[in-house]
Amino acid sequence: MPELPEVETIKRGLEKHFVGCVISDAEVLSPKILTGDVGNVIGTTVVAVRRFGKGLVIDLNNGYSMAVHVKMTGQLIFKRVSRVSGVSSVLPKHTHVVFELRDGTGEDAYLYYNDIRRFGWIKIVKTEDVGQMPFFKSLGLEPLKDLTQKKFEDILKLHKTPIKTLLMDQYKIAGIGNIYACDALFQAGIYPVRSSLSLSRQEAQRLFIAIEEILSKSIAIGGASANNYVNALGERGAYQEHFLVYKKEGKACRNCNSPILRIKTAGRSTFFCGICQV
DNA sequence: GGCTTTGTTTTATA
DNA sequence: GTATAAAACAAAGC
Repeated sequence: MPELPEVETIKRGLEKHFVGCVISDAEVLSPKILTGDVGNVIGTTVVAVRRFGKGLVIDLNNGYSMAVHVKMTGQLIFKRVSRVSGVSSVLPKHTHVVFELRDGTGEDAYLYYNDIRRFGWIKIVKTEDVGQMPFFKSLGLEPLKDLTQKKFEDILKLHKTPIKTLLMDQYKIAGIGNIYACDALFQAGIYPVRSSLSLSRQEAQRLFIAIEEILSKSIAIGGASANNYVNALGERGAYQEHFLVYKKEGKACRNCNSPILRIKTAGRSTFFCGICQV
């Protein structure tokens, strides 16, 4: 379930360790996950890592990029290990792509793409074409960059869909998933099923601030590892220890002690306090 | 072995 | 025609 803070954490890890590496070889164990010509990455140097919503773009020095979406259970893991022959013989069960790297330190390294459910993807495309890909093309505003309180209010006014559904709509605002939608609505004291245009200016303001604060806080502590999320070095984050309502069904609300409830909105589990969120 | 998981994509409906 | 809801989809774990 990596959302914006988790993907941002992966991005920062890759910037630190993966950028500058030469990709000396690549082994694709699950062809359905990696599309495009893998030959276009071999021999190139990684020059940049960019994040758009929950998506990552790894730019190479030959005009090509790898666009990556980890969906629910994907992991990108950088590891320095002794060079071994027959890479695939020693890999964990759910590794689907292996990049062999020369990182200039004289040591050898690999970047692994692991994915238990195999919902994620890696697409090798020309850098200039990334913006035309369906996922990246119509992404909404970045909560911590482009989104301002004014723009947020404008978006809310345009739609009557439940506010939680709107927050999770990647084409309106990019990067928020179930965890941060639930927790931000709790912090703002807003009932998740409320129509977005029914929010008062004060409520919209509280929600905007809650989104900014919660996303920033989670990034600062490495994201949420409620499931199998780990960063680019395989380390867990800590935000799961700070969940306000997410996955807290039946637990006492931190404000009023009444039990946290769980309902389904747009087919997704939604956690909230029936007293504090109106 | 059916149910659950969830972000994205596609289809159906109002 | 457009906005929104619902269903489908990917695959594995329990």
